[in-house]
Amino acid sequence: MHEDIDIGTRLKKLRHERQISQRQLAIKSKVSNAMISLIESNKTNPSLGMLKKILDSVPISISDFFAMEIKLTNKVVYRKDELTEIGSGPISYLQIGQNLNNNQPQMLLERYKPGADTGKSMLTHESEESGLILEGRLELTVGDQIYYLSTGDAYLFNSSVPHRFKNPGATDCVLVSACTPPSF
Amino acid sequence: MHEDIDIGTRLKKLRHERQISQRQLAIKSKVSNAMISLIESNKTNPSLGMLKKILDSVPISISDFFAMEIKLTNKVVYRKDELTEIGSGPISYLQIGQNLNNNQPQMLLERYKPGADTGKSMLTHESEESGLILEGRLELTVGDQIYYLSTGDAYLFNSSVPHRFKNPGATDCVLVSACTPPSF
DNA sequence: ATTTTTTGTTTAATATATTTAACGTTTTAA
DNA sequence: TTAAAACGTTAAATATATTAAACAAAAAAT
Repeated sequence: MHEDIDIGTRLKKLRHERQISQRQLAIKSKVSNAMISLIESNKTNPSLGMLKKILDSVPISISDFFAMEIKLTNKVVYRKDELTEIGSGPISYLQIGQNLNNNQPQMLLERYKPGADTGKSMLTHESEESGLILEGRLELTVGDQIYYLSTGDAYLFNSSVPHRFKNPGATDCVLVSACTPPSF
Repeated sequence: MHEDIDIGTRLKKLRHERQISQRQLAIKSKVSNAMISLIESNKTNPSLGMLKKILDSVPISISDFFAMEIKLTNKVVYRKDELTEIGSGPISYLQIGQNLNNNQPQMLLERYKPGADTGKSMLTHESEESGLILEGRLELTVGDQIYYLSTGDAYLFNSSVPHRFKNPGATDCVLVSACTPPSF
């Protein structure tokens, strides 16, 4: 049922990244070096105050500490024709990168054909999303509000509020969006 | 120096959102109800194992628990002339939204004049950033690699790796970027 | 109106996190 | 080649988190 977390290797990894010894970290954070050792070998179940004292001295937030992922890919640039096609049809999405982590922004180059929409049922997910209109016009529904955006306009909202996108114009609507964490 | 965190009201807020009592939560998470009470009134400094047991039963991740914020603004659409100007000069940034939280993507419409760069010292911060070139050309340095991007190309990398941007062309370079969490 | 539950809080008992001080190894200096 | 310093680990002392059991107050049930 309840699996306990391996904060030991997390902390050790963080410490190695910053290239400091257990004792140096202990001094900075004003805890005993023994504690650092015990935590890193998962021989104790540290209190939050303890963890916070240590992470504050790094510094790194608790949230970021637990969101920390083991990064592997070293790919940086995605050429025009290397963007990941997610959907085709009336709405097409081109995504920057693949298999995104929760701490990465999901950037999409979106193209809505005239009249295209995301469906009559509203979308809901646990993210924050933002976008900027590059071409055409967009009808954006967030909660019980309907907005009309033109080229250059932008939006930013919490995706847990039901929302919906539509191209109400006669020409294609092109926009760039970012969603954190990725929604699909 | 080291300020301790108020996990008490955090947990109480979470519990009230889910509309369950201390004892119900205690049973679900198999800890004593006294413990829930003590934590919520900040009368104890719980261990991570303890917190994890409780949050697992909700369920919510530790990272999300600490990223949890009190939502206030209801502004959704930012008109073309409402984007927040961050810098002017050789590089100008227009940001979508203001006072961003850590769980929001920081979207920027960036314009580099010919020859403009982010300075000779490399940038480093704890984020993930991504971008798409709209006009012109961009020279991107990440670690010891230099990339040249043209209109339509994109990038995605971890910002803790030293990096640098430059417009090597004779015309303006315009791009849209997203950074999570916001870098400034 | 009076039980009967359910709420959140507190106290004493006990289990365990944390520190201090030592250990053996490896690295750096002389 | 030895001395000195820094590394991570461990044992016993002590400080504190956690529990079980009782508490009073409010809500629900009869």
